[in-house]
Amino acid sequence: MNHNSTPRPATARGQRTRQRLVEAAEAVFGRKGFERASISDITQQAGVALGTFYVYFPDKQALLVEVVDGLGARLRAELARAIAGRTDRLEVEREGFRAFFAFTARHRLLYRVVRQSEFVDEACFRRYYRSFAAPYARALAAAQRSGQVRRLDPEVLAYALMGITDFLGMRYVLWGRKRDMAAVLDAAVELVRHGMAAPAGGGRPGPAPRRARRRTA
Amino acid sequence: MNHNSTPRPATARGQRTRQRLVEAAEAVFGRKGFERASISDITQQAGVALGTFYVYFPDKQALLVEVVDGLGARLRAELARAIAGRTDRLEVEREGFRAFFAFTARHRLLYRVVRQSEFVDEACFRRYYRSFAAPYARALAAAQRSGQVRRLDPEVLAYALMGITDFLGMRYVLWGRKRDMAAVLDAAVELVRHGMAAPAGGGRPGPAPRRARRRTA
DNA sequence: CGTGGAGTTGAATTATGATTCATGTTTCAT
DNA sequence: ATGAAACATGAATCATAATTCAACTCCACG
Repeated sequence: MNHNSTPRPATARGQRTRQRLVEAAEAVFGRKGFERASISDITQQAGVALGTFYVYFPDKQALLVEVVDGLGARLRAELARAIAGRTDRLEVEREGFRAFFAFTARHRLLYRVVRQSEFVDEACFRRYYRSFAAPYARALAAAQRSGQVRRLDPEVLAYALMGITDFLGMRYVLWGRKRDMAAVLDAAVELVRHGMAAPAGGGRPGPAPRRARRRTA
Repeated sequence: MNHNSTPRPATARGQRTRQRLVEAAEAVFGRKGFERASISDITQQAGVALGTFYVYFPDKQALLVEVVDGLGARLRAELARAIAGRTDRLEVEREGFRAFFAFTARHRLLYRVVRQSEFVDEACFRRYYRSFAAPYARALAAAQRSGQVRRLDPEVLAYALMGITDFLGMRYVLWGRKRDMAAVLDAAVELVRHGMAAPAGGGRPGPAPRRARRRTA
């Protein structure tokens, strides 16, 4: 599970300093990007001396990996909390989407930091997505067995759903202020539930796209 | 449309050299990543001297922007060709997906290069996706007016569909050798068409996920 | 064939930032 | 209390690579 080489700090002080560095890195990597963020930027942000960095990490790369793994773990925990107790799979999807958008809004840097990892440590980057996809696919397979979900390859379904949330989060949480997320959420859920083929029966001018009602993510 | 400052070369020789640099950059950025690719790497790959670079580009960034814009233009052209003449919107989606996967397979660097741009010139990065989303949304809106497509916000729909293809391309074209793309394509199209809710009627054990038949993208 | 503008060259300059390390300071088990 | 281990420091070292530029080559045109 541990992907860097330096041992954990032995004292409470060490723990604290190390933690500061991780948090500083999250901010600095998010703001300036991995390559443009200097170790010195990070130590300054953390309020420690330059040399201190090398007490805890062998290099910048190890720190990025730690940050990405950490973000993944936090997001997974938040998603788990959001869907806890629900049994209706489409409700789970909705709440999962909502929680993801909320997390993204709270950690705008998430995307940038995770995406950076692709060019720094591709294994870490893939691990990040796999760590979501694997349990996601298992849950979808279970929902298929219980007859709630159409029988499509669960892994394909998982990546497709992750793609939807990733892109909608990027467009509407990161980029756009304009639109309210509730409307986006509704549209995404409807697409995921029924697909984009027009409903049978009625042909031409249907009602305008439905507007939001729920609270914002 | 032109996002760099240096003027176009005046002679055929200049055109050729410039083009070599662009092609070299595509390969080198894809292989090493933007930041780790040195100008010298690029000029070597192009078979020209270091100083020549600055005749055609003010800096590395301008070259990346050119490469990304170029990739976008080529992919758009390829997609347009793939769907030309079709009127059934869901056939268009299928052929669009297929063409995207094929392009990705042929230019494995696409993802890496485009994603790099997020940290180098965010405007370029957004422009890339918008340049697909805008016409996509317009086409979807038209298909809604003609009663082929469910009335969901067209832009949301466009980004959701792009997210699906992006993630499936990443997972199954870039990462996985295992699975054949035809099966992935079928599953994606079925999801997009009907959604993931289990079909009405039948309850529990449906048939296993359908296998592929079509040619690989 | 000679001239000028376009193109090419690569050594030299310069800036940046990663990494080391010898020297202090703090912590904590005994 | 106390000494060794852990931690913190930042100036100095070292490597890399962006950018400049003065000299050179190419070639279309007269």
